Amino acid sequence: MLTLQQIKENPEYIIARLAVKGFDGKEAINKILDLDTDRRQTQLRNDNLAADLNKKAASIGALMKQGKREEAEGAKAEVATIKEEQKAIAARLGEIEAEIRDILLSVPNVPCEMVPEGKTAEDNVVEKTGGEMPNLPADALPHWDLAKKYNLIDFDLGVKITGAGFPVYVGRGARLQRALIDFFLDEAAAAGYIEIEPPYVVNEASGYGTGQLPDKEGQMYFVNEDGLYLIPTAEVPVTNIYRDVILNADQLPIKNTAYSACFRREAGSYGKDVRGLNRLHQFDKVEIVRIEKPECSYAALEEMKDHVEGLLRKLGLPWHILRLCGGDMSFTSAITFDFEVYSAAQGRWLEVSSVSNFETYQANRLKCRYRGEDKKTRLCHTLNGSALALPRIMAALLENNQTPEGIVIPECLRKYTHFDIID
RNA sequence: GGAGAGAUGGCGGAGUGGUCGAUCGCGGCGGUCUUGAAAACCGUUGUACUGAAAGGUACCGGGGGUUCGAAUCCCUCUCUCUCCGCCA
Repeated sequence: MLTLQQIKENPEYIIARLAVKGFDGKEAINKILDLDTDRRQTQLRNDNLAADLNKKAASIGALMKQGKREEAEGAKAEVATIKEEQKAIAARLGEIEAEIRDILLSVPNVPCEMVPEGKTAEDNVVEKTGGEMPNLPADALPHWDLAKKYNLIDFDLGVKITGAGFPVYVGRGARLQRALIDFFLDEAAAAGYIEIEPPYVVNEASGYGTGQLPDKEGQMYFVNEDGLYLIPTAEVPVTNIYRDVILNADQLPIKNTAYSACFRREAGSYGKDVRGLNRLHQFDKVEIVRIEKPECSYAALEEMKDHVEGLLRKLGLPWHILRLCGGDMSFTSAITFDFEVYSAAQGRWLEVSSVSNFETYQANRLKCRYRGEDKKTRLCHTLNGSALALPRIMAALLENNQTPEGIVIPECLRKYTHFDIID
């Protein structure tokens, strides 16, 4: 969430930038400003009364020690009325604070200067393109047919043991998955990211920390018996490592990577979007997470983009980078770049990575801070990106690399798969 | 699953109703000494809100209660640990 300080410093700017996200923040921001004035006054009164009570209590203690019972009793009676007043004001203060917090939670992150205006995915800006478009014959097969033909992925079996959206990878299909995971992790390690193997279920506090809760509750699988959530991405457990933490400036930047299975309910999805590997309830992903000093976060973002681009280049897939417009960005992001690969047999672009800078928005909720040279604590900037999500990479690889002889494995994966071609 | 113990500052660990935001030790920071370091000694050392500042307020797992006054008493929730059982 935004900090009160950010809002107080420049409310007009925030309102103007929120409009880029299609969010009318005028009412909320003004309300927050009003409530804040109210809060300060109320707190002052509360604190003064509390100070008075503390003093009186101390003096009663002193009287008791001196054995001046009667005087003490008199003072007690005096305290009662002040206490009542203080109680009412403290309650009012609590209400105001809760109201401010509720409104703050409802205000999305402010898109940074580089974010283009726009309402839908149509308005995203293609920033960069690379890779060769494959020349497939007319009878090229979509990945779900290829998966069946070469016995790589069994979707029906997944339906049998769990349900739709839970594919079963078999034989060389499973091996290829593992090769991709290894490849991505090794590349991240080479780029200086420390590998983390996180829990796949998290508690409520972690859900709040990264912003899945309270509003995106329905997106996560919930283990009712234990009050735990299945992670929708490794971002959740990994970023929450730094919840309620004050880092030293020399610990920054923090660069973590994690492989995890990801679980998403994806309620309401249907049709061609969910065919085959296009959208799953369980999928594999390697995530990169960074905690940065504010002045370094945009350079870090560029580095992350380059890293993801490098992966796609090595895989030899046609790709492009989209700079998301305000309306297509997530609630918590200050700027997001999506990476898409072209899935040739389906004839469509598939999102395989999303790289974002959250600036202090996430850190504020997480209370992830660092101590600068001046000993003051400041909020960190948090960033994350997929590097990469597997299923759509798998889909594109199968489709784009199909030949009459079989599916050709990209060079960079061969040392992991131990086979060059799936035939 | 059964039984028990516990949750205090970066860590360890005191504190069972009144100058306790909290003894002490370790660690950290600053200094003395030293060519430098170590050792020793001295000082310092949480977070947040509020205030121009001085200061004030809150926080001893969370929430509630008793009391003039709670880290300390009561209720409740959560979590952790130990032993037994089961088990990858």
